[in-house]
Amino acid sequence: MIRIGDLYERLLAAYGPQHWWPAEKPFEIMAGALLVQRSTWTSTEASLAALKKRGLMTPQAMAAADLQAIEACIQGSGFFRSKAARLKRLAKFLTGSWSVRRMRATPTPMLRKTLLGLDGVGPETADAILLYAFGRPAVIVDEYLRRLTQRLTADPEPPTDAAIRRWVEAEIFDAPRLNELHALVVAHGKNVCGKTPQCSECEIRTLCLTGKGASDS
DNA sequence: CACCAGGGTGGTT
DNA sequence: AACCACCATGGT
Repeated sequence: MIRIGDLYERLLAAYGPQHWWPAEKPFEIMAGALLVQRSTWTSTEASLAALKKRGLMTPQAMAAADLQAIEACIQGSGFFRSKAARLKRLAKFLTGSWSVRRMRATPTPMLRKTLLGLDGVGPETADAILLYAFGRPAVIVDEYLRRLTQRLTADPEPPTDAAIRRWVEAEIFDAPRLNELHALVVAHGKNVCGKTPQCSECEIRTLCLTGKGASDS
């Protein structure tokens, strides 16, 4: 099994820096994290722009807005009704006892639990928010990373998310590289043929591997 | 026209 | 715990 440090370097060499979410405000990033679920970044960006144009890109404004006004802004994104409701609930949450400032001051494990308690925030979205909105060192285990690790290992049994997380954390534990890694994994995942979990030819070619991620155990 | 996109939730076995 | 339908629009 190739080491994650090596893989990171090869991905970076193959695709270059992706610069995801460089420096937007936390609330906008949180909104984006909800909107992009099972959708595309193109539609997400349009929805975010529409929300911003309507002046809804703050917890206070969005919490006070009509649900339909939010829906109208994000209609281009999939699942817009569910997402509008979730956005408004998030906004309300952030105007109550919690706030972006309080989140910023909350230790990562506690913050992660808090995020997971929100409607529409599962493990992946929680980690994405931790990493991209608050700069915390979080490993984002998404479907692309699962497929990738499964293709690189000889074990026919797919690795658990916990195992994948440990594998990454062993060598990559700082937010900037975790940020870049996730973006690179997505870029690579879109590039290779994602259909067949067994096919590793795309990795071998793109990442200059010699075979199956090769050797050791 | 079928399939998928930077998932999560609620219900059923 | 594993599986499933569902959410819904836009792009290829």
